[in-house]
Amino acid sequence: MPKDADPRECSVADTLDLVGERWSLLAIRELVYGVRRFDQIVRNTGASRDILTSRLRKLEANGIIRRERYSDHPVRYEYHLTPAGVELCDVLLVLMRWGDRHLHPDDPPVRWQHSCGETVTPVVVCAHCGGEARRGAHSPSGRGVRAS
Amino acid sequence: MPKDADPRECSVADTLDLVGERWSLLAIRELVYGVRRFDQIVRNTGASRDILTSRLRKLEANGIIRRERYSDHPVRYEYHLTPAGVELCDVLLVLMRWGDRHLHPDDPPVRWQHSCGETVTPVVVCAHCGGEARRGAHSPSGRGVRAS
DNA sequence: AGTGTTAGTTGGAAAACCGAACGGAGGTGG
DNA sequence: CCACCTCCGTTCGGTTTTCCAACTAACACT
Repeated sequence: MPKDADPRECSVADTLDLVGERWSLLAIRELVYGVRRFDQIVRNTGASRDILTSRLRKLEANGIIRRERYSDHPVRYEYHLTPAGVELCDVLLVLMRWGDRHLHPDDPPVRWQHSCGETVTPVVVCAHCGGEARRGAHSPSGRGVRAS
Repeated sequence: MPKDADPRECSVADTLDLVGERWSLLAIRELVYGVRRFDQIVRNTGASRDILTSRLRKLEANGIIRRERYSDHPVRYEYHLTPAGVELCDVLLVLMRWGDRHLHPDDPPVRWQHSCGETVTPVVVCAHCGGEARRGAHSPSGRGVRAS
């Protein structure tokens, strides 16, 4: 039994260890937009260059992005999402959705066109039944759950 | 036209301004679990007390949580999610899902039971067509989009 | 030679963070 | 009554991060 003083075991916390700071997620956002170069990411996010460097290294070390050499002589790399990184799109979509609803209710800064023809309106559902995941989620169980 | 040096307008960035640090989201996680008291949140997240205080104040100032007095004489409050806060569950679910898949592929620390009877497996879909949101999302448009 | 682009690196100041201690208002046990 | 415990913070001192601007390196273009 874990001491009560230890933080809860939790995939949310573990994921936040990797991508839980502003600049990591905004860098990933840029990669989703197709931006590949360091300077562009700096410009589009507003991150300072040293912080961005360290975030990109960390993301790379954790298999979320990958560097690809596009120039040999000044050795230059461009950044790409790995499959695991692409899955983080979901996080961005949900954050965007919340911000659109609560901070920009009238005019979302960006709309994505979905293959169905409509503007993407991301909702989180249960893969089994298709119902809203949030509402139907009850009674957690597992190592991360504690009495009080 | 915004200068190219300005960061992109973006609801993701705006949302991260409010909840984009580790302790904010973990505090919200605790509220989702039904934890209401300061000391419990400290214990379950591992946050230091002063940081947690400042995060809770910020969340309250932004309408994500609400304090309710439960004792008058030592003036004491417990914390609750507002409706806007409840919507952030979606963010937590998606972060959990990613962490479960990539960091704990064999044994997720926590499973939530869904009303359909199965373990919740959150996926992000387009509200219009029900298709996976991430895959079908193409061609962004709006103020936050720029040429390069 | 001079200017521009790209991807960092460096240094110093500012801010955030942390653990531990403290406070104050009360409750509990003897 | 006194000692001790709980709860919710606040304060303190020190460490770690972050921020920002300037600088470098290695080339390309003109």
